[in-house]
Amino acid sequence: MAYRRTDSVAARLADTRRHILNAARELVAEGGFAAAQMTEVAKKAGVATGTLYRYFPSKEELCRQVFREVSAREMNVLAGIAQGEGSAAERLESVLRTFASRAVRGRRLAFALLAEPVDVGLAEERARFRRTHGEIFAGILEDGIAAGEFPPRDVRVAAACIAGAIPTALIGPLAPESHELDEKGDKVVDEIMNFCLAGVGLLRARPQAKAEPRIRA
Amino acid sequence: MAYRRTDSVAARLADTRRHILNAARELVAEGGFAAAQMTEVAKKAGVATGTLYRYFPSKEELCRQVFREVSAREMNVLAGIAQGEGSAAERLESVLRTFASRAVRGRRLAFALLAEPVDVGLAEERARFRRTHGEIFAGILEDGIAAGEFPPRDVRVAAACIAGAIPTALIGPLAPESHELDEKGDKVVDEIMNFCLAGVGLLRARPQAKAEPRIRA
DNA sequence: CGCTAAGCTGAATCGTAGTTCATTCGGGTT
DNA sequence: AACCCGAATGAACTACGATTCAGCTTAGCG
Repeated sequence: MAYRRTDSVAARLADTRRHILNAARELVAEGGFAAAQMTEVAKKAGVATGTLYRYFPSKEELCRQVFREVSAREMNVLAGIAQGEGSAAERLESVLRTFASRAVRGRRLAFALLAEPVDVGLAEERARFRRTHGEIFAGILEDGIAAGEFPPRDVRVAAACIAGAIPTALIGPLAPESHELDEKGDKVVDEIMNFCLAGVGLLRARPQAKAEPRIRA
Repeated sequence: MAYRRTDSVAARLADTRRHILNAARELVAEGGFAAAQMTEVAKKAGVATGTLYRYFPSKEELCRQVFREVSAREMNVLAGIAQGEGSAAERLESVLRTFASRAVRGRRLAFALLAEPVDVGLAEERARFRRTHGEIFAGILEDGIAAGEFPPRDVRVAAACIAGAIPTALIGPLAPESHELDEKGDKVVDEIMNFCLAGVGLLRARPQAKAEPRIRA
């Protein structure tokens, strides 16, 4: 009988694959995608360089995979809120605050996802990430317009504006060296929300909502 | 007597420098910074590769110089409007429209300045560019707040939001392949302005201002 | 227990631009 | 005219990290 891939081997393979992805993710979280060199990833994962190529066809694919995993986590959190309960205005507010405050916490990783100089392959992945953000925002805006909570407008453009405004406003402070957000983080997040909510025609009654952002895994 | 650099030689040197910068700028305008390879620049400028290094210490410096020249032109246009006459609201509106519509026209170059994947050196230059944008917006916002035209707020954050919202909203459409803006350009620009102006608490009476953007230089 | 296929290793290789430098060129000086 | 010096040349060099692959180890099978 021919050679057969037993369960235990399959499990080990899957395990190694995870190790590799985890190692890469950790390197990215520490030093951005620039730090995710194949040799380093291999070292951190405890395998040889060549082994990486038994699991991923190229560095680009490996990095894309890491990007997707990390960004998917973020988007799921936001999508969960977007599809949750509450008025469109409440959900929008929650999504914005969550987006921004998670970025502030996971500083380095957020910087890698949103602003670090990367090559074209990852830039493509990043564009997809932004587009998905936009879709989440756009969905809420549509709800809000349908419900008469916001004035009608082109939700695609407004959503893209939000998707651009938040990272950019955070970036200076988001840059790995900066510690500005350690103190002023909440204030900045609040100002960004003021801008974005006003941008879609929603004026917050209280200039600063005290509610903690809802953060889930 | 020692060798002396005559005027005619100095003129020729300056001329070559310009040729090089122009060649590089043209390549960037055609194919982004990715197309600005030293060999290509030299070919286009009509000099040898080595000659480039008599005028610029490295590719990075050459590219930075190009970036600065191109972006300086844009910023001067905006700064001119910002320091011109009119209420803060009028100037803000004019600056935003000018920024966006110039980007739409100079599609490829705008993409190179704002969104093309570039290496760290140019990313730094780009950050400076964005910061300067922010300062221009912030100046107008401060005027407007002082004059009671807009509600008070943290102008730095609002300015950064604007500086991020405009490019991001244009980017999908700004990507070199996309021709979406050929038709919908004005509409998109208008929607972006709605968002940004509302974001700083300024609601436009007429949803679509018909005035042509002031474009100089 | 051999025997084979699958998986792993990591030093060597490769590819790609950016950069250098020995040489040639041409205007400036005596 | 003879000589000098800075400018220009472009083929060769280099740096750098991704990728490969010949040899080695381990797991399945009779």
